[in-house]
Amino acid sequence: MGRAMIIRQRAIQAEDKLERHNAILDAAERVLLRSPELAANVAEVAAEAGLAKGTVYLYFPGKEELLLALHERNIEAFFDALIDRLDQQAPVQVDDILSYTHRYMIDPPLFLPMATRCLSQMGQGAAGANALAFKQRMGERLARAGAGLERHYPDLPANDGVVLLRHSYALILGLWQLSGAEACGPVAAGTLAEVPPYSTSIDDALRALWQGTIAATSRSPS
Amino acid sequence: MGRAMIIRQRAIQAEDKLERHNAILDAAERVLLRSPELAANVAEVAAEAGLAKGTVYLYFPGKEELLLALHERNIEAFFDALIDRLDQQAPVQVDDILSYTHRYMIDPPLFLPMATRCLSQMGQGAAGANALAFKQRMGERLARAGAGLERHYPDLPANDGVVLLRHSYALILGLWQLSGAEACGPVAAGTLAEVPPYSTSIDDALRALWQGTIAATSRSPS
Amino acid sequence: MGRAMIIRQRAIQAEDKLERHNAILDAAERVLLRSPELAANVAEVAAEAGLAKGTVYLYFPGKEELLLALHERNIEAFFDALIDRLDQQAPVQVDDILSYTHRYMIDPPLFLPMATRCLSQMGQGAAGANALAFKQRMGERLARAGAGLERHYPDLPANDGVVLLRHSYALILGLWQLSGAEACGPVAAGTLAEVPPYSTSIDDALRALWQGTIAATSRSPS
Amino acid sequence: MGRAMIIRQRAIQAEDKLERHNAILDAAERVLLRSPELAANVAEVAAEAGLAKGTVYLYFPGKEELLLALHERNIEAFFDALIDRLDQQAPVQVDDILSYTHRYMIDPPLFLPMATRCLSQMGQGAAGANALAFKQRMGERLARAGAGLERHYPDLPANDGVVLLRHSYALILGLWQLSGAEACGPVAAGTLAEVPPYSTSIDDALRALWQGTIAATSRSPS
DNA sequence: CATGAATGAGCGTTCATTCAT
DNA sequence: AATGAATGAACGCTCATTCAT
Repeated sequence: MGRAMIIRQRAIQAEDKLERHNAILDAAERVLLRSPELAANVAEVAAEAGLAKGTVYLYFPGKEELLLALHERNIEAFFDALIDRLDQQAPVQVDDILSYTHRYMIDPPLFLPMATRCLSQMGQGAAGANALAFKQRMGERLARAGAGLERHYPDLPANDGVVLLRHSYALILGLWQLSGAEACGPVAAGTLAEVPPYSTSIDDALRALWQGTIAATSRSPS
Repeated sequence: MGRAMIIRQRAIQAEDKLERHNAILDAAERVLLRSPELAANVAEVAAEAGLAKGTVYLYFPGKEELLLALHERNIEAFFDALIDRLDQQAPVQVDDILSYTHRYMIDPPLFLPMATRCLSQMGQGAAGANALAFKQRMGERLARAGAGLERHYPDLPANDGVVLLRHSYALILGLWQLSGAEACGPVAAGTLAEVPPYSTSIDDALRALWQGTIAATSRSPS
Repeated sequence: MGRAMIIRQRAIQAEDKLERHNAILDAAERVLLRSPELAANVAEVAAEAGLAKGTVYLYFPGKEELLLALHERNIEAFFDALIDRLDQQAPVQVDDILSYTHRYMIDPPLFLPMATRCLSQMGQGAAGANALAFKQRMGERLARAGAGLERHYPDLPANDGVVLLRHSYALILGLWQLSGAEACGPVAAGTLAEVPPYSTSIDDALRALWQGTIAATSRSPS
Repeated sequence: MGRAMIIRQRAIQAEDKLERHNAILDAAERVLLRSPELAANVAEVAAEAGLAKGTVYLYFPGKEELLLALHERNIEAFFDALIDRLDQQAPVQVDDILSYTHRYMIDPPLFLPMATRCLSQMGQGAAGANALAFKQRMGERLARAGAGLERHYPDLPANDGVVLLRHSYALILGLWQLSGAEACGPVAAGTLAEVPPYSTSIDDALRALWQGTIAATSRSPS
């Protein structure tokens, strides 16, 4: 202590490096948020972090990786909270899941846009080694969360916890995109004006998905 | 006949213009399909259509709008088929919907990628007037399809046909993105290797969503 | 005439295009000459030519090709003059060759530096298609000049005209590099101060090379 | 012995410093050789030498100087061998010179490329003090070799030994550049295909140059 | 002496769009 | 209507060098 939050001019200790790593991610987040199209170029991120452009490249192999790391940090936060909750005994209701979803994915303005962006990137065969590792890590978390889910819903066949989470994520993601597009301007009255807002819609949709999934599995064995 | 497929040097008649309009969309589709990253630049599209770059701008306000128009053409095909089917008396099963979904959205290699792309674009407050009109038109079709659905599923409360279709589309879209990213490289065994392929996954997910939606609504009034 | 040297705003005719092509080369030459290290970046060349950066790329595939084209223009001038002279009846003395060499290669401040630069580039397996074509064209001119030389020096065995020219060029090039390095600063008296200036040295060297070559061949048959 | 090849952690003795100096040059050579374009950046050289980047700068003022030092080491080897031979009584034939040339300059893959590179550098008014010293040292060796040559060829006027060596070096250098460029890709048959390979060409050229030089001088006094 | 974190200048290229012809 | 020449903004990345530790 004494320095704590102060990053020395040079990050020599591994601890300081990690701090700087995160400082860059923070800067990227701020820049992204500030930009209307959620765009960020490396120069701006560096400036926001109070660093030179080249320094960013000491901490990230490239721009894409930086963005992916930022997204991963956000995903981690979600999964950590979720897994933590699933590890507890208290029964988990759909609403609990919804709550986490809102807090970590829907309410933060960057989560879903970053998700789409990173997913597109990876879908185009991008950054091999790096993307692989990312997927690996996400896969592990997903598996743990899925297992936790199955513990709370014994009717779910093995592996269906993961599947349900995947489907849920997909639904959230897709619905966000649709909503984003719809929100881009006012639609003449009488057509789609009645579409419920994303926030409500997503809850209904997820409830339906979960109900359909759990009902189906709990009934089929009978 | 006599000219049929021959496009005049100059499109003077409205009919000729439409033909050229479509020829450009066809060209764009071919270019997109040919490119591994589904990228297309205006020059290439123009060349593929046998036109000069500037000419493309006589038919479309810009590149985004061209791409949006292409996507709309694909969406139209889907909706036309779906609405047509819903207008018939024969009962509509979930599998019927799945069938249309596969034929028009999942199997064609351009539909989903274009959807994500256009949606992102619109989500960023793009091309005002044009996007508005697009949404308007899509809204109308969606409303008709939703109404048709409600006709076949009387338990669905008013407006829930549209909602179910939206949710379904979101699910398809989101799942496609997840699948695309997952497919970008082999993941070490034992983690996500068991994830079912997109094609299977999407069917299960949609069935669950539909079942959850319809069961919920049909029960709630009771 | 009437416009002659005036390049319209847009070069539509092939003739105008050629003019602009050359105008860009001229600009590049000026920029190169102005820079102490004979460096030129595309932006500067474009500005000097009164064009936008992108326009340069309408006339040249890239920077390297532009530079190569500039060099080729200079080589052409040399070869055209030389071949023209060799095609005449009047006997060609070594001094005639020296004269051409001075006028086209040694005196112009850009010829030799550009030569080294382009040669290095090509030596590193650069710009395939383009470099090939360049070599092809140079090869043809060289062959014609070599043949002309053999006509004037009947004792030269077939093909030795080309060889002698190659050797001469190499000597000029190498000597220029040595001289350039030596000239980069004053050397303490008493060591190499007595080295004759490039201009003299090159003449002596070439005379020796030619004499050695021609004497050898004219004697060997005897 | 006992430590011999082991370089202390810290080079304190002058002897250790020299060792490290050479170790860096060795590393640079290895890196250069390994790279297809004969490029080397300081970081890589340092790593190859098992040192930190900054340490390299304790032994060399900069990258250029490092490269120059490496080149000088190679030149030294050549001159040492040559001067040693010239100091002996046994008559020196052109072929002897050729032999040294091949062994020290032509066969090693780094000599000529480094020569061009260093010469260009110096030709552009680079690194004053350092380049000066380099030239000084080279001048001395050249003077000694030139004098040795004059001893074996008494007909050579004073100073012409140096001149002949300079010319020879120029010829070798220039021819190597031409050859390098020519080798960068196949030329269509019938044009330059008959160009002899560098190795042969250089021998012929040097013989012609020497013959022309020596014949001229031996005859002129008569 | 040694380290390696930080710096920041430098640059070629693409491509959507415009507009003179 | 059609053309295609011209535009110019936008940007990631490398790497020699410095200097705090």
